[in-house]
Order: sequence, then C-alpha cells, then structure tokens
Amino acid sequence: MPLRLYNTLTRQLEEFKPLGGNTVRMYGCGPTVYDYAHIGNYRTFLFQDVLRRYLKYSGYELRHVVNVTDVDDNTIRNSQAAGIALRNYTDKYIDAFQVDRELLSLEQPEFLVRATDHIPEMVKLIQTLVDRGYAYASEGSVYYKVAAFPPYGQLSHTDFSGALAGARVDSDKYDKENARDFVLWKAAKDGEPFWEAPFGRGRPGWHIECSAMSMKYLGETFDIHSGGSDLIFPHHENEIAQSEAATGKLFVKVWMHSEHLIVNGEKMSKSLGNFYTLRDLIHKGFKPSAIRYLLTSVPHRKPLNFTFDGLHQAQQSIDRLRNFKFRLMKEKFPEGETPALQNIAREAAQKFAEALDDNLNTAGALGAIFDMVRDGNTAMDHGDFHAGDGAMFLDTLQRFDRIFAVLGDDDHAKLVKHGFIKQQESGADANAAAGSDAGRSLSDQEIEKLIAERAAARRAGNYARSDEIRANLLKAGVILEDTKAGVRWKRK
RNA sequence: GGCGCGGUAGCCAAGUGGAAAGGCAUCUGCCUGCAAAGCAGACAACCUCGGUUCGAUUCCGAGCCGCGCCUCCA
Repeated sequence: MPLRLYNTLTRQLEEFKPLGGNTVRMYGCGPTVYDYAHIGNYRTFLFQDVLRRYLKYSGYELRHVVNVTDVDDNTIRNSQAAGIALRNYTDKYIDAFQVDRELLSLEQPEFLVRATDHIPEMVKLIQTLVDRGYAYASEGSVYYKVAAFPPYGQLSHTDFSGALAGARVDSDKYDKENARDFVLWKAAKDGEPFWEAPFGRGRPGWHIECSAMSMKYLGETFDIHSGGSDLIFPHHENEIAQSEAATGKLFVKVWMHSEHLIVNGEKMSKSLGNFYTLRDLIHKGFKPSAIRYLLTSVPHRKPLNFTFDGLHQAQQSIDRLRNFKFRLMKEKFPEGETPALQNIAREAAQKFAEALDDNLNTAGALGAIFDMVRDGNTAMDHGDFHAGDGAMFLDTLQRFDRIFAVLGDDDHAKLVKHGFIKQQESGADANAAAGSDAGRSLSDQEIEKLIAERAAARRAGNYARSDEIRANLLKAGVILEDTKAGVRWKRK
C-alpha cells in the first residue's frame, strides 16, 4: 500500500510521491526561541519526527529544514528585559531546544536554520515582491498587498473577497492600505536590533522568514510543509502568498498540520496553571520516552488531551514492549523454529507499515505491534517459541522502534548527561545509599553489585536479606524482576 | 458569525454498511520463596433524533456537547 497523506490544501488524502526523484524535500515550522518550548510545541515536532522517520523507513532520502525564529517582538522584548544581546539571548533557548530534542529522540533535520542568519535572502525576496507589485513601502515598513494575490485564502479555505471577513484588526496601528495586508519588513524602532535594507533599517516580519529559508534550501517548489494547525492562518497562508507571488510557481505540494494538545480538556495556558515545558514534566519525575510515546500515540489530526494519567499509561505501555524485547533477547528457547509464529511477526510488521501508510496512523500501528507481543508472549509461556523465531520478532520490534524510538531505555543516561539527575558518587556504600533516600541515583554498576548480593542471599535461602535489598533498590527507584532469563532491573 | 477537529467501555484509542483492534486500570486463576513480569479468563463502549438500507456505530440530515483557528501562538 502506498503512503497516503492528508493535505490541508486539498482537504484530501493523497498518495504521496516526491516531486524530484527519491528525495523528499520538507520544511517544518520550528519554535520561536524566547522561552522554553512547551509540550504542545513538542506534539507538533514529534509529529514531524514521525513523518520524517517514516519517510526514511519507506525508502526515501530526506532534505528536511527546520527553522528557528530568533527575531520577533517576543525575543526582542525578553532579551531587552534580561539586558542581554538578542543573539546571546536566543542562543540559550536554541541550546535548550536541542537538549529537549535529544531527550525526546527527535532526529536532527538536515538543516536547522535560524532567521537572523538569512536576512539577505529575506530582503531579496521582499525586493522581488515590491518589484512585482505585490508589496509596498509605508513609513519605513513594507507590506504585502493581499488584494494583489487573488488565490489568497486557498489554504485556510476562507473567502476574503468580502471586505474584512470578520477579522478584528487594529487598522489604526499601521499605515496599511488594507487591514488584511501583513508586514514583510518592520521599520526599526529606537533601541531595537535592526538590519540595513533598501527600504530602510528594520527587521523581517515573521512570515517572510519561512518563505525565504524554505526556498533557499528546498527550491521554489517542494514536497511537504508542516506545522501546528494554528499556523494554517495566517502564517502558512501568507507564506504561499509571498512565495507564489515571487516565483509564479506552486510553493508546496502537501501541507500537513497537527491538531493541538490540550491539558485536562482545557487550553494550555499560564493563567490556568496547566502550562508545561518538557523540563517541567521531567522535574515531576516523568520519563522523556513516556512523553514521546504519549504525544506520538495519538494520530496527529486528532486533538490530544494531555493528562498525567495518560503519561502513566504511556509508561506502562512502553514497559510492556521493553519486557517483551528483554525476553526475546535473554530467554533461552528450545532449538528449532515455528513458521506460523514467524508469520505472525512478519504480518505484524506489514500491518504496522499499513497503518502508518494511512496518514501516519500511529495508534493503529501500535495495535499491530501489541498484537504480536501478546502472541509472542503466549507462545513463550506455552513452550511453542523456538530459538529460530527470535530474529523475526526482533526485526519487527526494531522496525517499530525506528519510528517510535522508545525501546532504548536510555532515559536515565540522557537525564544524567544533561544534569537533570545527579549520579551517586562511586565508592559509597551502595546498599546504604540505596536505602538512604539521598535523592541521588545509583550507577548501573552499583545496582548490578546489589543484585549479585541479593542473588547470593536467595541461593542461601536468606529471603529476609534478599527482600531488604530489593526494597532498598525500590526506594532508590530501581525495580527488580526475577525472570526465567535471570534478574531484570529497570528504573522507575 | 466564518472555517476546522472531535464525541467508541473507568481512562487513552483503532477501525468498520453485516460477529467492535490495541494499551492502561480493575477482578479471578496459573506461575513465583514472596513479589514483579508473563499467560488464561472476566468486566466493560460506538453522543441524540430522524433518513437511506434487508441491515448503520460506520453513509446523509438536523441537533447537543467538547476543543481549536479567524489577533502573537505548535
């Protein structure tokens, strides 16, 4: 089955085929770096990540651009409030964005670009629009003349032929010919950062950034452009107007948008106290992989209601998958193979891909994998699973993880690496430390040592001692399981 | 007002014109030194009203409810 994607522009599910050869050229709207990105932002970025991973899975090469908006009213306001140069201020949040991306296992796009590195391209594009009669200067700023571009409204499917189309626009604020016109270049205000341009000192408007940068790296027409649903209008509508007016060519073939994340049924907002960044959740003790799972498990065209209960459920689900992988790799099975079983694993991989082919139906894809996990576990428990069957199951599991990326069990290592967790100093009495609730985490070696000690106690029939060690480890956030394949431990 | 998205068991959620995936939670049993994990089983759902149809949760119409965008916003 071919990959089919829902295109906001045509409002249809369309079979996907790259415009040029085997390489998919795609652009994703990234964050404005005036603060830490919130989990709603990451819902969109994770959707884009699933998209890029599945395109690769499907055999395509990628040329993927993600932008960072590092100049706008918010970044300027906050940097000035902090008394820090704009560039230095945004650097901090770009670094944080990169850390978050690593925590959430977001793949690096081929190009991560920032707006202020592309001012000349934007100026040139604005000049082209002025030259072609699509833009006009006014009071040192430059505006896009929406009336000059009749297809305006095609993406948001809105008819703007009527006067103001119900928009509440403060038309006194700007010297615009029409309230719908939007700014391409903002005249510099006192004390604000500015760049030189033929139309005067100033800075680019938000929309022109994405047109200039996407076309620079991907060409005048490219395959996929994506972002959150709130960007459909006006941001993406304006990008189309700018780009197509400047080139006379189709700008983007497929537009994809993810629905918003809401929290406990309400819009996430600071005033409601339900506004979460990734680090807020990590500080509450949730694992990045659980957050990734929860945010990717709901197909992107459906609103996602974020709850802590949902995060807990996500964690449990991941554990089920990891447990199965553990059995697969560690348990000893009788020699031989069972073709019927291997077919189950093979068909699961097929169903997995078929679900994702259907506009990235992640929930359906998960169902296929869990079906296989149950069948595999059942066979193992009944003694029907043979040594020769493992590879096929592992292969399907790995296919799954190329998209979902949650089986790695590297949350702890990542959190230590980025300073969210302090590692227990080595050399300390691990058991005492484990029982002391010191707020530090034990190293893998210390945990292994205690497990060995417990194993010895169990062999000696000293269950009081072995249970004490298990309880201490639990207190330190380590869960032990005695399986047929040996002791398995995991961090809570 | 305009334009969208959604309403499936306690929670998350797939899917379908003809016996309604999957995950989490709960209960029982097996397994385990005890747990955990796993297995077996149990419990439990298609917002309402019309229409089309032999048959609708699925298609059409109306309505109700939730969320979003239309102004910076993933």
